[in-house]
Order: sequence, then C-alpha cells, then structure tokens
Amino acid sequence: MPVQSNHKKKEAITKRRKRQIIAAAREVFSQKGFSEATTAEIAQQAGVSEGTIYNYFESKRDLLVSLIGGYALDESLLNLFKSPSINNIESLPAVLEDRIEIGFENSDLLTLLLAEIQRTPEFGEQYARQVLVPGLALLKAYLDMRVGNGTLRPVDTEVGSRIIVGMVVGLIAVHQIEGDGGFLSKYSIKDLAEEVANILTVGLGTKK
Amino acid sequence: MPVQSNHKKKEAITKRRKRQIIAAAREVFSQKGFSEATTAEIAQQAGVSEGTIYNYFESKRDLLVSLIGGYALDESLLNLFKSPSINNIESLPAVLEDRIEIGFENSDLLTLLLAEIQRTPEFGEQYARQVLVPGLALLKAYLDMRVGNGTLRPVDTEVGSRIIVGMVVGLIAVHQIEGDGGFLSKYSIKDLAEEVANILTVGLGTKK
Amino acid sequence: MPVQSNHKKKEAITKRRKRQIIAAAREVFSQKGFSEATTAEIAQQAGVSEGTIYNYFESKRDLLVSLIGGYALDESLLNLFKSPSINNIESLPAVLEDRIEIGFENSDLLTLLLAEIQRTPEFGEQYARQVLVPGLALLKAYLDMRVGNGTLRPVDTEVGSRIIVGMVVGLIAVHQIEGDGGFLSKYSIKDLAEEVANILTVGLGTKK
Amino acid sequence: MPVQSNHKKKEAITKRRKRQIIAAAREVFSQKGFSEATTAEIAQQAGVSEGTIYNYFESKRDLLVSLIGGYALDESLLNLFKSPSINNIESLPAVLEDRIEIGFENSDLLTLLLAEIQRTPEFGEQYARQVLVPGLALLKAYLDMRVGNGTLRPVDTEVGSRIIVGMVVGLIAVHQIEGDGGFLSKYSIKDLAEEVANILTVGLGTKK
DNA sequence: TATGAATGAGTGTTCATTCAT
DNA sequence: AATGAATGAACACTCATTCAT
Repeated sequence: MPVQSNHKKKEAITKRRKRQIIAAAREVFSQKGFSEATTAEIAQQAGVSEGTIYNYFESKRDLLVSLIGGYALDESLLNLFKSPSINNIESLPAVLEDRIEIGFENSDLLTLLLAEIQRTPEFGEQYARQVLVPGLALLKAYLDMRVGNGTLRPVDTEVGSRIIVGMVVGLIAVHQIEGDGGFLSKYSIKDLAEEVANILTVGLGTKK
Repeated sequence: MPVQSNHKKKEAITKRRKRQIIAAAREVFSQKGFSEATTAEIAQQAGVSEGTIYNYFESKRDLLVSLIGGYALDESLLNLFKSPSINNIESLPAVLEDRIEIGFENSDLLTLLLAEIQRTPEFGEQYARQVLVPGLALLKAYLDMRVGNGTLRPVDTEVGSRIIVGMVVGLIAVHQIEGDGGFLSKYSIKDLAEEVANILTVGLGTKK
Repeated sequence: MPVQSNHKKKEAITKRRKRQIIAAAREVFSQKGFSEATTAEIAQQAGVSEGTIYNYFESKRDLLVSLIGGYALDESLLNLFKSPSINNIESLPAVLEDRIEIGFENSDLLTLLLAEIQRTPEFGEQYARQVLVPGLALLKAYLDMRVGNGTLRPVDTEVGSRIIVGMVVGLIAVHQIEGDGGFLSKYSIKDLAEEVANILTVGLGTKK
Repeated sequence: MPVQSNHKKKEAITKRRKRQIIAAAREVFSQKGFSEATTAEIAQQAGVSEGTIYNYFESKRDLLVSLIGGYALDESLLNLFKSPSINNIESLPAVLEDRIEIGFENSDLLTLLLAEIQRTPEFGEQYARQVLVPGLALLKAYLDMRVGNGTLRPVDTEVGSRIIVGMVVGLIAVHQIEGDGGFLSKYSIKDLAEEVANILTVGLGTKK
C-alpha cells in the first residue's frame, strides 16, 4: 500500500467531512441566521459531534467564512451570475429564467449573505471579488455581444448588467417579503422570466 | 394649570422615550443584526439604563416588532413605496430617483428587515400588508394611469410595479455587496435613476 | 386648633398607613413567600405606590421584620398560644378547638414564619421570646392548674404544653401537605378537636 | 472490555453527578429557600460549574422538583413515615424515637417542603401521594394491629395516625422556632420519645 | 480521529430602591 | 406626603469552545 495513497485518502476524507459540515452549516445558518444557529444543531444536522466540528474549523465564525468563501456557493448561488450557458447566444428569457430559478431556490442563502455582509464588510468584498464581479463581467460580455451584433441597443452595459442582476435579486426580496401567498407565487418561473424579459427588451414605453 | 395637561405631558414624554429607544435600537439592530445586538448597547446608545428599556418594551423582541411595525418605518422605508408625490403626473425618472435615494439611505434597515422576515414570517406578512402592498398599489395606480393616457404600453402593471420595486431593492443589494468602492457608487443617484428609467421605458432591445 | 392634636392626627395617619401596608404585605408574603413577593404587588394590594412603601419602611426586609415582629401577629397567630380564654377553667376540647381553628386559618402565615426563621434565626428568637414562650407559659399554667385540681395526671407540663402546641402545628402541616382534598378536610374543626382531646386525655392505651 | 460496560459506566457517572448536584441543591435550598438560593452557589457547593447543572437538569425549578420528588427523599424524609421496622411489633416509644430522630435531622428539608408546597400545591399532592399517604397507611396498619390485639383502645386510627405524625412534625416546628437554645434541646431524643409515648398511651387525664 | 461532558463568559430580564416632581 | 420613572445590580440560563478519554 503506497504511503501517498494513504495520505491522499486521508485528505479526501478530510475534504468530504468539511463539505458535510459546511452543508449542514448552510442549512442551519440560512434558516436561523448566523448567531441564532447553534453549533449543537449544526453538529446534529451533519451527523457528527460538536467536538468534531472543531477538528475541521477553528470556530463557528470560521465555518461561516468557509461557507461564504466557497464551498456551498460553488454549487448554487455562484451560478446566479456565473453560468456556462451564458456564453451561448441565448434568448434573454432563457438566461433570465435560469437566474430567477437559481435565485429563488437559494433566496435564504442570499439573505444570509446580505445580513452578514452588513456586519462584516470583508465578506462583501470577498464575495464581490470572487463571485459578483466575475458574474457581472460575464453578463456584461453577453450584453456587449448582443449590442455588438445589433440585437440590443448600445446601452451602458456596466449599468445594464447590474440592473438585470439587481432586478432578479430584488424580485427575490419582494417574493420573500410577500411570502408564499404573495402575488409572485402565482406566476411560474417561466412566465415571470418572460414578462421580465419582455419589459427589459421592449421597455414599458410606447413605441413611438 | 389644567389637570389634563399633566396627563398629556406624561403621555408625550412616554412617546418621546419610546421613539428615543427605538431610534437607538434601529441603529444597533441594523448594524449588528437582532441577535448580536445587546440590550446594554441599545441602552447606551439611547442614553438610558437597561432597565428603562423594559419600562417601555416588554422584551428585546418586542422592541424589534415595534421598530419594524411602526415608528421608524413611518419616517423612512415606508416612503420607499408610499410617496404622496406618486399621485402627481411625474416623470418616471423623478419617481425612481426618490425611491432609489430613500432606499440607499435606508439600506441597513432593509437588510435587517429581510433577515428577520426569514426567521419570523409574520414580520413579512405584517410588512407586506402595511407597507409593501399599499406601496405597490400606488405604483400600480401610477402605471395604470400612464397606460391609460397612452404614455406606457399596456403591460401587466401588477408585475410591472413589482419589477420596478424589485429593481430598486436589487440595486440596493448589489450596492451593498460591492461596498462603497463599487461601481454603483460612482454614479450619482440622479444619473442612476435616469439610466434605469431609460432602460425601463425604451427597453434594451433595438427598435425594429 | 391645638398643635398637639395635629401632631397626633399625623401620627395616627402614619400608623394607619403602616398597618395598611403591612396587611398587604402579609397577604402577598404568605402567598408567595418573601423573595417571590414583589414590592410592586404589595403596593398594588395596599392601594399605594411603590414609593410610598419606602416612606414608611426602610426596605422590603424591614417590612417583613415589622410584619413578623408585631402588627399582624397581634391579631392572629399570636392567639394561637396566647388566648385570654385560657385562664378560665375550660374543657380541653374547647381550648383545642380555638387553637386549631386559629391555626388552620393562619396556616400560610405559619409556613411563612417557619421558612423565614430558617433563614433568619433571629426571627425565631424574637418570635419565641415574644409569642411562643409566653404562650407556652399560659398553656403550662393551664395544665398546672388542672394537675393541681386533680383533673390531670402529674405529667411534665413543660413537655406537655409543647406537645399540645406541636400537635396543633403538626396537624396544620399535615393538612397543608394533603391539601383541601385530604382526610382532615372531611373533619369539622369541632370533631377534630374532640378527637384530639379524647386521645390526649384518655390516651391511646387500654385502661388496665 | 465489553461495550455495554462502557455504556453502563457512563450511566453510573451520570447518576452520581445528579446525586452530587441534588445533594448540593438540598444543602443550599434548605438553608436559603428556593428563590434566595442561586445556581452559582449550588454549583460551587457541588464543585461543578454553573453550566454543568444545566447538563443534568432543565432548570433550577426542575432541580427542586427532582430534589423533592425523589433522590433526597428516598434516603431521609421518606423514612419519617415509611420505616420497614414498623411492621414489627415494636413498642410505641421505639417507633416514635425513630421518627423524631429522622425528623429532627431533616427539619430543614421539611421546612423547605412546607414552604414550597404553599407556592406549588402540586408538590403537596405529589408528596402526599408518594410519601405521606403510604406512610400514614403503614402507621395506621400498626395501630390497627395493636387495636386488634387489644393493646390499644379502639380509636379512629385514621385520625390517630395523623395525630402521631402531626405531633412529630409539630415538635420539629416548635424546636425550630425555639432554636438550639430552646427547651426541647435539653431533652434527649430518647427521653422526648418516651414522654410523648407515655402521654399518647396513658393520656393526660387521671385514670378514674 | 471522534466524542460529548465540562466550562464560564455573556445576555436578557427582574425588581428593590432612589429621587425629581 | 405621594408618586412612578429611572436605575443598575443580580441572576437564570445559553452556548461556543476545550480537552480527557
């Protein structure tokens, strides 16, 4: 049995454990918020003991940092902005539909993020650097491309990309405030995306 | 000196004290979030003792409820949606400018609200009922009016109003994530509102 | 108008107020115990403000001391031992009936007393000196008299008096433990006194 | 090493810890009463930290309930009534001596019990059901037996048993009020029991 | 490496006491 | 003299973190 393999296996196990704990933390943090969440609950959710958490993370806060910094985001919210499909020439509704769907599914994480950014501005910087700005860049590239081929007006795509992302984020927020009984719940994601895309492309105004 | 005056004066003092404490709570809650905030800090910020808080509010949570339910909102976030000026025939940029400005100024409270709604859905219902839905109705009325006089296309104004509000809220969120050094900070509120209004009215698409 | 009268009147008012507050304190203390009782509740029960209590008593504890030391006891528990009627040549049942009745009526105060004596032995000493010992002396005198005239056996009346008092106190305690649904509740005070007196005079044993 | 042994050992440790804390609580509660006692003091007395108490008991009150409901009573006050020796044909003085001795040794607990019963009648019901009534039944059985074999008069043994228990409890109360310098302290338990038994059997009255 | 009992600092809340009116 | 708002010390309870097994 090679020694390295043993080492690698160990590393792999460590990584899996970390993921397992972070997944549990994400669940609990996004439901209760950082400070209302208890390590006991995270441990239970992860199926490990409280002590084990501290074998993999320095502190509860470190767990939050790791959570926001990477693991969980890689697989969900990150895609809110950074979708591979964005490189294809897609119709705007399809792009929006993806983003709205992902956003709605991860609204709890988004709120957690917003709340914690307010308390720890570094989180915002980190998140902006790692996720938001690259995501916006991709969206901007998409818009630039469509402006280039003449299917969009020559607007400020820097603002435009932020408006699109903001709109998605904002709809999520409104949805969250109104609750499951609210107006937006009556719409299917698809229809909502279409309506938004329609307004975005054609505008509210009457064509002169 | 009339007797009633005494009673009224007392009542007035009580009201002022409540406001004073709520103002302090708003400050602390929105900086640290509800559970990280301590009553000691709120008391200090309000310039009273901890015990005094409990002469006016049943619990820390009651303080939050009062904060969200009324006082503070009346004077700030409420106006995000419920502006009297909306009844006038105004240009969309002017309407948006107001809303964006108010929203940016109160972004901390908005985040607090979103975070707490997630933990206490009743807050969302209460806020939706008291503030959001009436606000959306006003906005919808404005849109309906403009659709009526032919200055806007006949879009679904129910969705439209939510898109506008969502856009404002979303831009606040993006701004918050990017921080004060972010792209949106470079724009004046006025210019931002104009750009948004422009996109909203004319749309991103090329006129055929 | 004589000055002294004014002074006296003032003194009388003071005394009445004190009594009023002590009566309220007795009510609340005996229901909740000293430390669970709040000055707010005592004030409300007395129909005065909290501040007023402190115009008449130095502290909550002082109120307890005053309560135990005198006022309230004069009119109730004191009589458990110190009855004027004891000087008459009465039948034992009649004497016991009085004592049992008074004791049952004031069982809450007795418990308060016992509980507080444990924490503040001086209370015990004070109470013993002022109430119990004189009371026992009277009872002993009564027993001595009956021993003297041959209607009782020549027992140790020092112990005998304590046994009688103890029996009454103990029956109160048992009654309190068993609650209102307990066995002793089914007995009338009169019948209970008779039974006790019967056992006390004749004894449980068979006459040889 | 068997696995079960490990589990059992843990359980044993838990039980010991509970006992240790309850013993400390008994000490502190009976000295200061329930509400004046602090968890800090109980923890110190038990030689553990405050937090540890809450690993074994839900609340301070739960600690009191556990104390009254079981552990401590099993080994002390319970025996005030429920002695195995009572089944033997013993002389009344011997029976009384046991009871008086146990009672005097646990007078602090008795007072605690009486005080808390007043505030929490369920305690009384629980105690009556679990301890007092069975104890009285045993005593009654003993009296019935002696009535049956003609060594006692045919009195109401239901009342009689309560009178005996009451007498013991009452003597404890009188002793507690008079303090260690009081009259009863001069008597040995043995002599006191004899005197009481004497009065109980023969009565105070002159044999006609 | 995993555990979970032990820890003790920290916090919301109560309430006796004070004092300006 | 009477009030009751203000105070702040005190306390029950929680929970992140440690460490012996």
